[in-house]
Amino acid sequence: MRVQNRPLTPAARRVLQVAGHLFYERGIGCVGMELIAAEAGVTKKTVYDRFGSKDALILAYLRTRDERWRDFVTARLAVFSDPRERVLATFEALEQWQADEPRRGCSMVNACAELPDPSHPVHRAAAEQKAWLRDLYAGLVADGTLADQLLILHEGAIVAFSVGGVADAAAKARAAADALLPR
Amino acid sequence: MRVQNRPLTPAARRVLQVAGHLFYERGIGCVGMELIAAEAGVTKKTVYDRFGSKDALILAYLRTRDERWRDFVTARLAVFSDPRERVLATFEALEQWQADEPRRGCSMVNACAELPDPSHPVHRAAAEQKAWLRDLYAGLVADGTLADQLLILHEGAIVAFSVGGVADAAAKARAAADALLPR
DNA sequence: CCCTAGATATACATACCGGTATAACTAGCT
DNA sequence: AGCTAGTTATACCGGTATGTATATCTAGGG
Repeated sequence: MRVQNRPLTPAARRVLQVAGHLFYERGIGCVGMELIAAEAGVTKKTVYDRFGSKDALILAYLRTRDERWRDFVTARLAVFSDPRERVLATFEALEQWQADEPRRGCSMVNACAELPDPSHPVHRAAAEQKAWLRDLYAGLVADGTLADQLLILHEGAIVAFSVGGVADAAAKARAAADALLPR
Repeated sequence: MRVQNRPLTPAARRVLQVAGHLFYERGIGCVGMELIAAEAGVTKKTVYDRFGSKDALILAYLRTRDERWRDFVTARLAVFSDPRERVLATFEALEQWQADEPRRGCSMVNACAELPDPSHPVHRAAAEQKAWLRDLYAGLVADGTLADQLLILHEGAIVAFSVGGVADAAAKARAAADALLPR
């Protein structure tokens, strides 16, 4: 699997942006390379010259989306210094994130569902994202079990919102976290 | 979309059982009708004569799995009469369920990820399953927000376990539920 | 001036998938 | 005895997917 370190060409940027929308909204399996190329105003050859394979493009999509998400959370956290407020801010960030996105759940969870082979790199990427959030919590609450419980609330809010149709899931998860945190 | 009400023929039962394993472990998109027929010791014609289409077979798979899951939970709940104990028993049931299953998450969530069209019947089936659990909680705790929070913990435990690699996720969700429940 | 990287355009190879068609065999019910 | 439902066996259709091949164009840097 090729890894892209060099800066992306303009065409590659367009491909990645288009793939980001299509993969997330329609699902990885329902979007072909032909469609991505066409929507990006590019030929299939260019897509393969830049990314090498569909798997590599999928991984690039997940990594860029993950980066956007982490930056988003980090920025909303930076406003607070009190650990308790920082924890609660992650749930407010989730609420705001969900308000601007189609109700399609977690891209990492979805990708793992579509590519079930555990040796596929998307599983590593997904585990890393979840570990990042868990470690963020662990740095704020000291108690490891509590950190896991906060992660559970966070992931549960995403599923309850996107599949379960629960209104204000993130806010309710925030309230639950508030009750769990020591005072 | 055809609906099966008549009792299944022996061949149809085998098909459904095989499809259950393959769809869950390898993902719906990665399993073709040809493979299902072969593994069930049946021809493709029989599969289509019994189920009509792949979509209908997917739905039958989800419904039977859902029924198995609800029966499992209901049985573990029946031992207790105290509402608080009954709530906590749902998390113990999840823990036992996960112990006997491959770490592949929720079949409903996975199906929604693989078939993103919201008008596809799997989305209704998934929403119904989550609503069933939420209503179960709502009948035990009276407070609607708390019922939603318990659902969030439940769903979060599944994702944290299967994608996040969190050990004892169900037990930790149970402990969190225990802390949230009024005493 | 020319070489290279990035791009276009188009056709193609290969493989698989969902679904259909046809014909024949078997067991049970009437 | 004969009809029907369920089944086997096999071949096929049309569509689509990933990925490759070939040839051409363009712009920038040495």
